[in-house]
Amino acid sequence: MSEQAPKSAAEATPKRNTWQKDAVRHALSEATGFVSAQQLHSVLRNHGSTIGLATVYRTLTDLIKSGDADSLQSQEGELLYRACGTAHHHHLICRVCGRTVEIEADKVESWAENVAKEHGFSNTSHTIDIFGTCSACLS
Amino acid sequence: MSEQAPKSAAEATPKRNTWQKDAVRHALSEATGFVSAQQLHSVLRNHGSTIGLATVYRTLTDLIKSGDADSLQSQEGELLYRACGTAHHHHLICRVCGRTVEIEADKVESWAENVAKEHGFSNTSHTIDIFGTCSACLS
DNA sequence: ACCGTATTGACTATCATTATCAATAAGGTA
DNA sequence: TACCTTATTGATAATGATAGTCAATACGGT
Repeated sequence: MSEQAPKSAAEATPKRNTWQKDAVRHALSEATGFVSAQQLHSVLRNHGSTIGLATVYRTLTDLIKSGDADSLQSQEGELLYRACGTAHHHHLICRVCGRTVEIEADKVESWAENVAKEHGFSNTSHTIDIFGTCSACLS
Repeated sequence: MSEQAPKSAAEATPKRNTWQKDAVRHALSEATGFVSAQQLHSVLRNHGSTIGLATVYRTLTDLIKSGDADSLQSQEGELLYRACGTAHHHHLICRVCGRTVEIEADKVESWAENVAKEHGFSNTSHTIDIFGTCSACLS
């Protein structure tokens, strides 16, 4: 509630590099589509890592904050993560096999922005995800 | 694991009417915007009802299944419910005060459908929600 | 009024995620 | 290189939302 250290710019957390963070980053980038924190943890353990579950969660949260990862909630309420470039995009997800297709949706992007503006909302963000059954899983 | 009663058509649950179900339905329709199951339960209790939490969850789940209510997940992962007419629509939600505006989005509706089709997905559904800060909460 | 059973409610179980805290190690310094 | 400060880790407990259990209750047809 008071002015303390005049932290220069957005520099407040003197991060350290650890093999754990690299491991999570790497495992996430290897994964295809979205993975849950628990899945990532299992995978890492199966590969011989001794990383802790809490650390996986922590690292994932950091990656989201830094914009290096993307997350969405599965319909069962589980949080799913995905390594992510810088571009903002959405996903088309197969309900059966989990296959994910990235969608670029400039139109919808601006539509969302406009709708919000029309109603006097600012500082907007949105959630757009499409679920369906992919052709391979249809049979 | 075996064939038992050959339940005729989709008629398997001979619902009964109880004051509890009415209470939930009513409380839900009174609520403005989205409410969580726990909130509804509190409200009902505060109004003197002795309804159980489990019953609130059960009724809400039934309302969703029967299409009489709508649900979405808050960004904290909590499920929020809302009494809902038949029309499919989306929401613009104020991050600060929770005010909700219904959006009709035919364009986006069909866009989602098309994108899915283009990628060979069928039986699609989607999640589209816009979050922002409403004008009243801006100051 | 009576009876069969769907429904209730208190409680427990589950499951994902977060908080706790002592032990460890990253990385700057003498 | 040895040392020291403290960010980070990991095992585990805590939390919080939701689902399951089961005996007691009450709906609704007779």
